[in-house]
Amino acid sequence: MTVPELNRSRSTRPPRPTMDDVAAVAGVSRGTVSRVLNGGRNVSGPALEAVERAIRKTGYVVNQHARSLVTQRAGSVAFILSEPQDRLFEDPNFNNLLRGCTQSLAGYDITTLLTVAATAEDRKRIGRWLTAGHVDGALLVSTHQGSPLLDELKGRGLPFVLCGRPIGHGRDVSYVAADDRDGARQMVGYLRSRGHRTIGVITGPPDTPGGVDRLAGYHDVLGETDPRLVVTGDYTQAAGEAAMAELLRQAPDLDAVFVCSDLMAVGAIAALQRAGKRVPEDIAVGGFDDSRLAVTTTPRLTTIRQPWERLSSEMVRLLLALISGDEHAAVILPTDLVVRDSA
Amino acid sequence: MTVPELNRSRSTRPPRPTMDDVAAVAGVSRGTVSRVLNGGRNVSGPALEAVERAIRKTGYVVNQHARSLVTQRAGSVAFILSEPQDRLFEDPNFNNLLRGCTQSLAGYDITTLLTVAATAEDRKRIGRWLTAGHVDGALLVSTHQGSPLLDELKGRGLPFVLCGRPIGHGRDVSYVAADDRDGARQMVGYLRSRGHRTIGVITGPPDTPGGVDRLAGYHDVLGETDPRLVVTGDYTQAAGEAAMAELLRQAPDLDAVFVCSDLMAVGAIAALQRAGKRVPEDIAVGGFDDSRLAVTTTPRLTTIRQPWERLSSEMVRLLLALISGDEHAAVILPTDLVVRDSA
DNA sequence: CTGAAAGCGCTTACAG
DNA sequence: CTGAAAGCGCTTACAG
Repeated sequence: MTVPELNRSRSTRPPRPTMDDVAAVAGVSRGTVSRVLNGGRNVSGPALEAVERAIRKTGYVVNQHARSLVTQRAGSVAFILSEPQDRLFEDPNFNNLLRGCTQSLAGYDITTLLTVAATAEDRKRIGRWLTAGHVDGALLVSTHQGSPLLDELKGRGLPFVLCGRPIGHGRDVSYVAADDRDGARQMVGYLRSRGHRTIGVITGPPDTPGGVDRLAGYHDVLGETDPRLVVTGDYTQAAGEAAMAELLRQAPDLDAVFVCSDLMAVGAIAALQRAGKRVPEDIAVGGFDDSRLAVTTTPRLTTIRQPWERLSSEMVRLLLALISGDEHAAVILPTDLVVRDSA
Repeated sequence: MTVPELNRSRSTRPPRPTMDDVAAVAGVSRGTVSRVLNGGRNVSGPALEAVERAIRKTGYVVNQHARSLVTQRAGSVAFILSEPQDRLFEDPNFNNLLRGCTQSLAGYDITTLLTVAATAEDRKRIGRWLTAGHVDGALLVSTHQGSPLLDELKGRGLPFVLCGRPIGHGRDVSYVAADDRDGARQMVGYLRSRGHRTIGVITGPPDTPGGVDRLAGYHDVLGETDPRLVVTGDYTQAAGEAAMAELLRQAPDLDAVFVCSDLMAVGAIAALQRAGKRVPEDIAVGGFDDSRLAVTTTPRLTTIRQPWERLSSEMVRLLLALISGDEHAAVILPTDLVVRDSA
């Protein structure tokens, strides 16, 4: 493939003003302009005013490349979604995290760069891009353990923080996660306390922390159960629908089901309605996430709240700590049961 | 607010190898290393091999800041979504565009940086960030005309291309758009050709090109119509549902409706089903977009296909042309009628 | 084909 | 408080 040159030779745009231009207009040295730009310490009142006026007059904006070359900092952080791109749009949890992280980082005047690493080729390009100094660190969001990007990031020595417990990685990886197992215990315990006796579960994939830990919480409460009560989905709405249909076939006497994500619960409710079952009268449904979907279903979802805001702010806090040289750390945040109408 | 320092003083990460390190290992000068990195022109076979070996041995990766400082190019482009963040996730069209643009740019070895400008504060931060040289240009996607970012970008002199005809802007703005008006004509003409006589329309907001032009196409075919046949929505599913309910109230003898986006059509179908109307037997429904939603509804949507791939690639082509100094341009692409089951 | 050198636009000790 | 100077890590004419 021929790659056209991206040259600016024919460009008629005027050259950007530099610090020297500002200094000349203000009648001071470049050093003084720089001091004004970086907080105004050790600058006299008149000088400061002259520089600010000159900046406005010239329309000066700092050249980030020059600055970063000196400071060795980029001033931005990557938010990497290591999933097929559609997931970004289907799963409202990603939205919550992105919003929270962006806001939190903005508080430190750091720009968040969202990157979707869907294919192997994407990952290669992004890996190069990350290492070239564009960002100071990365927030990595992915549901599956096998994210090859994780190993790449490790190899490249760029500080990063995961969302969710990384399966198969040790203490050399920083992460923030909700207490999946305890959340599952709360939900299943609640279902049982409401008198339900035959409680099924629709789990996430076994290579995800949510898939493993929420199922473990289910068994913590119920002990061993009939294997026909357990069906695996992949966190999509379609999977929830299919899994529910299968559960109904395998275990017709079901009176409650714990669905390990709200999105799958939406699908499960659709399957139940199609089968002529009333929720919660015939079958109670419990979700997980407390995403915005939870209040748009009919009936509204009883679910487990993940502390999205705190997950985001802890991810950012941890990342900034890593960047300034701290050791790796893991943060587990508690979850809450939110009772609505579906159970 | 106190902003903690983002320093690396305590960091124990080893310093990255530079070109001088590579040169020393390879036994050549820095210039030769640079030549190898930039295409290998004018480098002897042995030198090239030695440098490549040294790069592998040292794990060298170029410092993009240093490179950009010299070349005055960033090697990345911003994809800016100027909408409340939720829209990014609800509207599959954004997904299509993002995917297309990312792929197209990857072909030029340019990284796409996705940025969501939801609030006024976001726009300020992003404006600064854009101008600081992080990107060579921007692709701006937004439904509403009033995007303040557009004026900011113009003021800052950064090359950018819009998706959709910019209302209220002249020839000083480059954009790529589908032929909304003709698409609407095709759909309404089709509905009429199928024997429908009372055809309603659910439009987009009047400050969007889709809102204006698709309604114009409707009138092109039908001439003046009863104002009760026209209801405005805001492109969300909820709006489609509400608008359909209103249409049914205002015009009970309706036998077809042209809904100006697939997402709104999904809502409209839900409203029709709730009202006990069969689609298409009682009321035919035509959409617009041919997004992935069109094949997930029951019945599947008859709709107008927007050429997402071409829209994306043309946006990229135009942007690269602008960056290399070309004049502004507008590209209008044709749309197609896709007949499925809803009409 | 290759190296020495200038220069991209900043920040930051260092003197004063 | 301020300026002159070194240096961040590259690219690219310019000689040879």
